[in-house]
Amino acid sequence: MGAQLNKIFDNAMNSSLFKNKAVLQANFVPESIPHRDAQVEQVAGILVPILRSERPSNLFVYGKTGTGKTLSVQYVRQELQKKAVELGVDIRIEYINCKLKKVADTEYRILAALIQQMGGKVAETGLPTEQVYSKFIEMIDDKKQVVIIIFDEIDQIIKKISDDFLYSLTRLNSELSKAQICLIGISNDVTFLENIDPRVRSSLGEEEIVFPPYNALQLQDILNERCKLAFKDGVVDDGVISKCAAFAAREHGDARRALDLLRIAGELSEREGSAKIDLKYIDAANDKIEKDKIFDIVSTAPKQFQLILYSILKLTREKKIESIFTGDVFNYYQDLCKRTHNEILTQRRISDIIGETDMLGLTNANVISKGRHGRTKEIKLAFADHLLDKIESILIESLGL
DNA sequence: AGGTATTCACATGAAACTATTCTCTGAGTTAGG
DNA sequence: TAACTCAGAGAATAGTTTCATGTGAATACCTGT
Repeated sequence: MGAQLNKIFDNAMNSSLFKNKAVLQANFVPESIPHRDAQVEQVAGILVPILRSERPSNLFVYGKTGTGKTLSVQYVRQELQKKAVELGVDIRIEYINCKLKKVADTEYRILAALIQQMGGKVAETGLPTEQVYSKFIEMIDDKKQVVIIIFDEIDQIIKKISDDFLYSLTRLNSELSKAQICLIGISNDVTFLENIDPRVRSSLGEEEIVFPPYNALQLQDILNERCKLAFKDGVVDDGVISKCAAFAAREHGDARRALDLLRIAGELSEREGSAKIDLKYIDAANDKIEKDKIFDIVSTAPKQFQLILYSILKLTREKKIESIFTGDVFNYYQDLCKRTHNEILTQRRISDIIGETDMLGLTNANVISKGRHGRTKEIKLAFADHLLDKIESILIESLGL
């Protein structure tokens, strides 16, 4: 009996296609970054003065998601730190991801996170902003040093807070007597710089580096490299890699997406006991990614949001009539709320929520004018038909209908 | 027929309000010396 | 006496309401032929 079980376990172990799955996960930092030599060099070139304890120029990095921005910057950071230890120079490079909600979506949460990372005592906040600032200054300014702060997804804080925050940071240098700080902003919104205070723009954008999207061939290289580490030999065909690359290239050359595809295709193959990764699993993986994304959004959305989405969904199904307008949704929604004893929000808010569904890609809502019959949004569901049932049941369950 | 004015049904903005969540403070409590 | 807990206070946030203003084009209304 025990032997038999063991056999099963052994089989399970052996049938694994993976050598090291972590290689395909998002936070893996490889030893080399293919096709990003130029960018890495630029970044390094700009930051290198820190090794002489001089303040590097502020740097602004942008490019679409999955173009290796974060990776390259992190890589340079690591190398700089190694080198600094070697040379006995004291440097500090802090990294903050502004996208992680818990970490930072407030001026002082960011500062608090920074302070904490630098070994300061935990969130110190009485009269918020002011005090945290002085605490922060105090911490940095205790000795002569250059501190580099990396803000990943920096556009997020600007959206959440205002650009005052960045302005105060850039101005902070004048308040520091011994230390100096240098800011690095990473953003995937290229238009982001255009919408911020010119003063901030000029100081943050002292240097700029653009990360272009990878093309399909480059993606293949990247995938190939990771495959060697991630999978056992002979598991992955060339065809598989080029297909993953092609899929991701279509999505603005997103390497992260390509790696996800590969990993999930691997997992699917493995689950089905296949000895190789078959092309068909890539399509399945692609579906799965899309699906998971949508399901996740839908199931974690706030109640009112779900109510609206449910209303749109129901209207789409019941009415075979061409298009749905804001007013229709609002009416259905009101009934729905009455039936289910939910609070009814104003039309103003509903309008905004519909806008949100559009932003998240769940619907397409376009403002159209029906002439004499007013202006409104024309709303259509944006996901594939075969997901409708599943989404409906998610909503029904989550709303307790 | 061709031009102009209206008008609808919301969109879009700004400001104010509300409930809830954080964090800190300081009083009161507890335990150890 | 130091450490610890816990209620209350002040501030921040997210979500929403209220008030105000904007808007594209189908239609109603002219106008002169």
